[in-house]
Amino acid sequence: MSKNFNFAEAETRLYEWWEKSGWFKPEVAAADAEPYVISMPPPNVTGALHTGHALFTTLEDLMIRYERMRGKAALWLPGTDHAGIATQLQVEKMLREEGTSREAVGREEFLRRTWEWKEKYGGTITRQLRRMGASCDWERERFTLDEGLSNAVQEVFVRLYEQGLIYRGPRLVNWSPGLQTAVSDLEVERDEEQGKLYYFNYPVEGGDVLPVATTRPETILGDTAVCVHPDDPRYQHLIGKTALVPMLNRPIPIIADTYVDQAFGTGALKITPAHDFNDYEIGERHKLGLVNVLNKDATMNANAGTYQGLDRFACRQKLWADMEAAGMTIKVVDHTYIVPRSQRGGEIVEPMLSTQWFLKIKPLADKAIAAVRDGRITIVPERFEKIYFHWLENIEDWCISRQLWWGHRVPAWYGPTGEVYVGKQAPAGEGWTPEEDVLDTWFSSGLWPFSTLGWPEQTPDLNRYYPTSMMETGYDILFFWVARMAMMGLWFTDEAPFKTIYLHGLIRDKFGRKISKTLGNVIDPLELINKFGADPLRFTLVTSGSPGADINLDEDKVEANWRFVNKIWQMSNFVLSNLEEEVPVGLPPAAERDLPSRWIISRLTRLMSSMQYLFDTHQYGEAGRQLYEFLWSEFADWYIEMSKGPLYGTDAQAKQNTRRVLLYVMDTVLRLLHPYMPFVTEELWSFLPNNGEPLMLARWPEADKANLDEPAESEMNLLMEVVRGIRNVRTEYNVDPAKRISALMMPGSLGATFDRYRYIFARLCNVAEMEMMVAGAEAPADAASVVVGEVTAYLPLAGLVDQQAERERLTKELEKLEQQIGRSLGMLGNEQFISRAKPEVVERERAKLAELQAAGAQIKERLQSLKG
RNA sequence: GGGUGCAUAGCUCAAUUGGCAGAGCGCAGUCCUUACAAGACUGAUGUUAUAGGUUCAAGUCCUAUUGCGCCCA
Repeated sequence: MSKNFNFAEAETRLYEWWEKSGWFKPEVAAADAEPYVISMPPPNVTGALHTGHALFTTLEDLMIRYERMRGKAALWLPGTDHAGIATQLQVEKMLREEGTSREAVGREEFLRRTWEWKEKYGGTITRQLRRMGASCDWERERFTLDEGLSNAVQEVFVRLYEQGLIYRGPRLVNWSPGLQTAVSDLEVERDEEQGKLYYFNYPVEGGDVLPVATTRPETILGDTAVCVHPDDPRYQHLIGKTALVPMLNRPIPIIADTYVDQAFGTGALKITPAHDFNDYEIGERHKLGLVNVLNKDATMNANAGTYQGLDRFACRQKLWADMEAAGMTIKVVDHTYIVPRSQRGGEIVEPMLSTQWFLKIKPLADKAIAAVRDGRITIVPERFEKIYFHWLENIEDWCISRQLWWGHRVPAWYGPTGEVYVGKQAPAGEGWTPEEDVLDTWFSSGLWPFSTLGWPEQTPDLNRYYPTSMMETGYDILFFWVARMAMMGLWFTDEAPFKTIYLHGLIRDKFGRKISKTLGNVIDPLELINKFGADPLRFTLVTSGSPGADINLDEDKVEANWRFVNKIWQMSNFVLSNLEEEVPVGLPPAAERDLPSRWIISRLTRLMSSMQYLFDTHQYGEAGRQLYEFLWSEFADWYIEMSKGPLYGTDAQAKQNTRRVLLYVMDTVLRLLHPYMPFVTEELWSFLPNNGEPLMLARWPEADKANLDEPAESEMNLLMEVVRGIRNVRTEYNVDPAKRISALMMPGSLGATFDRYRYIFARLCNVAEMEMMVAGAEAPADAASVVVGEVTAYLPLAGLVDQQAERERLTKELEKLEQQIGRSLGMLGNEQFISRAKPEVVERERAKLAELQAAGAQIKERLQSLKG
C-alpha cells in the first residue's frame, strides 16, 4: 500500500476494470432480481462536461451503485441528445468560419457535415462521464437520432396525428429571426430590460388625434386598430371613428375593450394582432384583420410601404424620425419593459404569424396530472408537485415544428393539390413533396425512457426494465423534459415512465452567483478532477446542499474532501498494517468486546440506520455528512487512538478482538462510502481481506439492532468527557504536551472501568499514572480538577496550579452548571412537561439533571477544600 | 399580477417525526505524540431576518412584515 492515494493512476485503472468486467450491466444481478432503472438525462451529443453534468452523474451513480449493492438489477441507461438548435448553431458557425453557409451548401451537405461534427465531438462527453466514475451500461447507450429512436418518434407523431391531436395551421408563434425558426413558449425567456416608451398622436379621420404609447414603434405599420377603454371619459368621442396608420394612411377602426389599462401610457392601445400575443386575442374578439409587416429575417416586408427591406430596429428609428418630422410625436421616455429573448441565441424573439405543426397536449397533460395526484409518480422534493400541476393545468398547445435541418423530419408529405399525408413512408404516387420541418428536440427526448428500451417493439429490455424507477434531473427542465416524458409515457405505454422524480438544484459559484462566461466564474469539473480526483468532487457535490436546493460549489470544499480521502486512506493503512498474518473474520462475540468496541459498533449501527432512513427519503447529502462525521470524529479521533492500547499491548486475545473490530468498521464504512466515492473505496477494498469480489458488487450493509449499546455509549461518553477535561486543563495551564502527568481519580461507581481503561488516558491525554482514591480521601491542594458527572479527576500539577486561579476556574464552571441545573429543574418541575412530553424525553432530562447535580456537588466540595 | 422558495457563526452551508443550534473554510494558540503536518489538540464567534401566535417545548408548525431569489403570466 502506497503512502497516499494516487487517484490519477487508480481512477483509470479501476474504471477500465469495472467496465471490462461487465459489472455496469444489470445482468450481474441474480436473474430474478428486482430491476432498478435510471434513464440518464441525455447530454448534448457534442457538448462538454459542465458542473450540471457532474452533479447528475454523481447523484445517479450514487443511486445506481447503492441499488446494485442491494442486489437489484441496476440499469443506468446512458445516451446523448442531438440538441437540434445548439448543434446546428455550432455547425453553422464552423461553416461561417469556412466562408460559406448552411444555405450555400444545401440541406444534404449540411446534414453530412453535421454528422461528421457529431462523430468528431460525439465521444467527448461520454468519455468525461466515465471520468466521474459513472457506472452506466455503455453497451446500451442511445442517441436520439438512432434508427430505433427515430422510428419511435415517427410512430408517436403518426399516432398522435391519427388521434386528431396534431394539427397544422397558421398561428402566432415565437419566431427567432436569427435562427429562422419557430420556437416554443418554453424556449423564450422574458426579462425586464431598460427601453423606451414612445408617445405619439395617432391621426384620426377628420383632423382629431388620439395619443398612444408603444415600446415597439415599427409595429405601428402593422396596426389594425386603436383601442381604448369603454369607460374612459377622455376618449368616448373617438370610439367608432377611423384612425389612420402613420406614414401609411391606412384606415383602421378605433375600438373599445376592457382589456386596456387606462392608467398605462395614454390609456389608448394600438393593436397589432400579427405581432403581439395580447393584440392577437383582442383582434380575434373584434374580428380585426392581421397585417404582417415582418419577413422571416425580421426585416420589413411589402406591407411596411417605403420601409420595406429595413431591419426592424432600423425601421424603428427611421419611422420615428419621419413621424417626428411630420409632427406626430409627443415624447420618448425611459421605460423598463419585458423583452422576450431566445433561450439559445439571446436575440429578441418576434411574435409572428406562421404555419406550424401543433400538438393538442391537454389530454396528455390530464393523464400526467392524475399520475402524480394518485401517487403513481412522486416528486422529490414535494414542493415541485405544485409547480408541476400549475404548469400542466394551464398548458397550451405545443408548437412542435422547427425550421431547422438537424433533427427528426416531420413524417408528412404534401400532394400536388396541397393535400397533406402523414405516415412513416411516403405515399404512393407521383408529385408528393416531403415536409421540410423537423421536430422540436424535446419531442424526441419526451420518449426517452421507453424509446431507449426499444419501444414500439416489445423488446426483452422494454419488458424487463420499463417502467423505470427514478428520473433524476435538474428542476430547470421540469417542464421541458420531465413533464413531457410523463405525458408521452402515460399516453403511449399506459404506465408512468418512472416512479420517482428527484430534482436537483443548479450549481452556482461559491458566492451563490449564477455561473456564466461573462462573470468569468465558470468551474470546469475536469480541472477539479485532475487536481483532486473524482471522489472529492463527487462527495462535495452531494454533501454541499439538500434536495432541490441550489448548490454553491467551492473549490476549497473539494480540497477539504480531498483531505478526507487521504484521511480514509490513512485509517485504512493503520488498520491494515496492524493485521499481521492472521485474517480475523467478523465481529468478536458480544461478551468479549471491550468498552471502546461496544461503543464504536453501537455508533456505527446508529449511523447505518440513520443512513438507511436518509437514503429511503433521498437525503443523500445529509447521509454523506453523517458518514464523514462518524469516520473522522468518532472512528479516527477516538476509536483508532484507543485501539492502540490493546494493539500494542500483550493480551493476544484483546489484540485479536480489536483487529476484528477495526476490520469490521473499515469493511462496513467502505461499503457505505462506495456510492459516494467509488474509486478510493474500491482501491482500499482490494487491500482488505476478502474473496476477491469487487466492492461495487459487495452487499450494502444493514444495521443489526442487537449491536446498539446504549450503556456503552453513555459510559464511553463519560470517559471521553474526562479526557477532554484533562486536555483542557493541560492547555489552560500550559502543560507541555509531551509531559506525562498523573491523576488521582475519584471514580464514583466507575472504579472498575477507569481501572481497566487507564490506558486510554495514557494515550489520549498523556496521563501516565492513574491512582484510584478511596472514598473520603483528601485531594492534594495544588491540583486542578476535572469534574464529569459523579467522577472527578485531580491533576496534581506541582508548581503550575495557582490555587486562586483554580478557584476562579471552578467557580466559573460551577456557575455554568448551576445555570443548566436551574433550567433542567424548571423543566422537570413543570407538571405539563412531565405529563405531555414523551417519556423518553423526560427520562433523558432526569438523567441529565442527575449528572449535572453530581458534578455540581463535586465542584462545590472541591471549592470548599480549596478554601480550607 | 399569481405561485413558490430562501433568510442560521466572518464566509459557504447542515440540522430526521418539534426535544440543550452543528460542520467545513477562515481566525487565535500549542505540538513533527510510532495511520495521517494532506495531521493532532485547545480556544473564540449565534437575539436562528422582524413582530406576533400555537405548544410543556419552536431554527423547525401558523399568521403578518422586510429583504433576496426562482417559476408562471
